[in-house]
Amino acid sequence: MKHVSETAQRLNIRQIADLAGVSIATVSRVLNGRGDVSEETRELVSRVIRENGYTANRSARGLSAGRTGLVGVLVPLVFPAYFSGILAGAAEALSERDFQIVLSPTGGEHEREVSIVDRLHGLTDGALIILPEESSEELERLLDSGFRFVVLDPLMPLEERIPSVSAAHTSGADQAMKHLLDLGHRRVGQITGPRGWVATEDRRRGYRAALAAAGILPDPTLEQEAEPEIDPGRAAAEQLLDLPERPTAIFAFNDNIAIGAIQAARARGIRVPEELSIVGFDDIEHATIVTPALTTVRQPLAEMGRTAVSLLMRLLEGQRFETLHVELATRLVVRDSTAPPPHG
Amino acid sequence: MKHVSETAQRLNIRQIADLAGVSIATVSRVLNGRGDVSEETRELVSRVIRENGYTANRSARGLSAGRTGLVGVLVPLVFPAYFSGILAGAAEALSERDFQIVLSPTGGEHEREVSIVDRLHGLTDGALIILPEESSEELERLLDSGFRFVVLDPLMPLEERIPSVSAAHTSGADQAMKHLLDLGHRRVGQITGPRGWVATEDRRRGYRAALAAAGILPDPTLEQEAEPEIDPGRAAAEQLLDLPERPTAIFAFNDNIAIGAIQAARARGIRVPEELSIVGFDDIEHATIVTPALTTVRQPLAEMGRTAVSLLMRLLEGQRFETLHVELATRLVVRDSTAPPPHG
DNA sequence: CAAAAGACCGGAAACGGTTCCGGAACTGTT
DNA sequence: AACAGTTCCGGAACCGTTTCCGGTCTTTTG
Repeated sequence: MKHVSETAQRLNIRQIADLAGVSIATVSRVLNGRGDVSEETRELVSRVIRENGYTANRSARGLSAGRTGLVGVLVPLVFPAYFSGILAGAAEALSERDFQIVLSPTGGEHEREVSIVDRLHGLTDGALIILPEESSEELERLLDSGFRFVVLDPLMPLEERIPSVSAAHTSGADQAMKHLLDLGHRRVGQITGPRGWVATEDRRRGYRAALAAAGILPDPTLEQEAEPEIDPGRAAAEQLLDLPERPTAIFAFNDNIAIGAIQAARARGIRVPEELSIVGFDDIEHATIVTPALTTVRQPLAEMGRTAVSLLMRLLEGQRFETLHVELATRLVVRDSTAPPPHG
Repeated sequence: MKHVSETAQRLNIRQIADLAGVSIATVSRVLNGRGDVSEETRELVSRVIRENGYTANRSARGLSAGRTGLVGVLVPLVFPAYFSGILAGAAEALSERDFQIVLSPTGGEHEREVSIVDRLHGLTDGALIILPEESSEELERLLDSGFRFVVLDPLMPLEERIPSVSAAHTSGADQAMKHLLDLGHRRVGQITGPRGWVATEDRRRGYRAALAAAGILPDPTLEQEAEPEIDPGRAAAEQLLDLPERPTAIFAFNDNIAIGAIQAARARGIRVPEELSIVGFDDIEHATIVTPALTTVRQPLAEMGRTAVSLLMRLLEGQRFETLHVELATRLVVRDSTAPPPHG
């Protein structure tokens, strides 16, 4: 009686070839849908493959063919809340194309001196880099080293050659401000994100442009800066609300900061939106469950993910591009945190 | 003048060996910290490696050594909200051990007939399977095929041999109920999760046990079932609140359902917690920003991730175990959604 | 009908590592 | 001085694919 091996051995292309009575070259051709195989043989081999549940060893394929079917996704270790939206879009687009995702958290304290290249080069075919902390120079070096990638939502201004996908910050901010101004607000405070970020500067530009269009001079005391989290947002909002002549509306850099602002208002007994209107940015899930539900500028997160993937795919195919930068439209979602100003 | 190649060619172990004047076997030994290398040689080779920024091609290593340094993480395509907590813990633990994560969304409609094995076998060394939709039988087959994995938070009861990590559902539910009973509630409704889930049945058990301990007979009309999302939670809560004699408190299967319950109460003008207490489960971020902030049972998500990783690692090392099931303690976090019952 | 073209297939050389095995040089023992 | 035992190192087999190249057999062409 034959002994049954404890763990079924995974079979390889050689065994499939023997089973089908063909060469391994032919099996490989069937596997990859290449030509030079008769219809008859193709079906025979396909059947054997199916019946035995065979799949090619991906390491071997990667070694031999140079492409691994893997795409890296680099993301800050502490996920920004809106990351899951991007990931969902990217994941869907990638799995449609039969790619797998290698998720690589960056910025952890355990992080060795190994760079992106070291971790992903030779493992993945390319990468999506979300909110990179790397400078434009570092990314250029990466590009020059032959690694293909697309940057999503760059923090810093990027050199022309670096492919990137982002949202229309300026126009989003402009829409948000127009909404507030249309409601009749004249003293609108702003809580910006960290200085130097592309998103911060672009949204600030939208804020100023809308004010200017309404003939309102920007008041520097109405601008605060905060890290894009709830607590810093609350602190910044407190500054604005404690002003001798406080604003009737606040445009926040993102939803987290806006939620902090709601908390600050509540702590002072200031009613939102009756006495204070608040607008956020991003439209993360939190925006819908907070009270009052947040009026905010929606970023098309899933679409950003999908777009980045399709850009990357074309890059991998070696296509050259006229434009490497894609900016996706944003749109205002009006909920319950905005209303006309008091006595007005 | 020598032509500079457009994209710097990645160097391989052969070139490093030549540069250092040793054999590739020696370089490999240094790379992997193996013995049989003099301290002198080791330093020399290390220096060359460092100076040239060399890293081993992971496909080649995977092929040759059988281990790839990759761990699959299988997760439902639509992330449950608490997934990011688990992932954060797992990611940290994995990167400490120099493993990379292959994120594989399951259950997408584009999903081919390819199974877990097909996608991950031969690519990763093992996997973390979160909230698997597979039956215990399918997972057993996977186990028998020689694939190593750990299940996190199984939906269905699992066979003994399948390694798993979960939270203490029953005791968490019991704590939540004790809290409500201590506050003086006697009519406590329950919104359970989908029938058949381990978590549903375990938490229901805790609910019943606590009632029994307080000498209260369970009232079937006070039990509703709902999918673990906000909208179904609201619908289920409406049923309970429209009862002729409505409950003074609701124990919800998870935070999403609890948030739905808050919304249902608000829509009816029922004040939380003055007229209705609500307790959730999970302690996701939403619980802290909703109004009122949710009293809930915290699952140690990051720790579950870390624990699963360390279990998997020991599995990969071929260790045998006395116990393959780990249950992590949960604990009640009291916030603002619970209070003594009215007229009480 | 001979020659050219085309369809189909197999052998074998990569790809870049890891590891077994054997050999050289050195050390210590009798 | 001969020998055994260590330490250190290099050659080469091997992992499982893809793909180039060339060969056979059939079909088309002049």
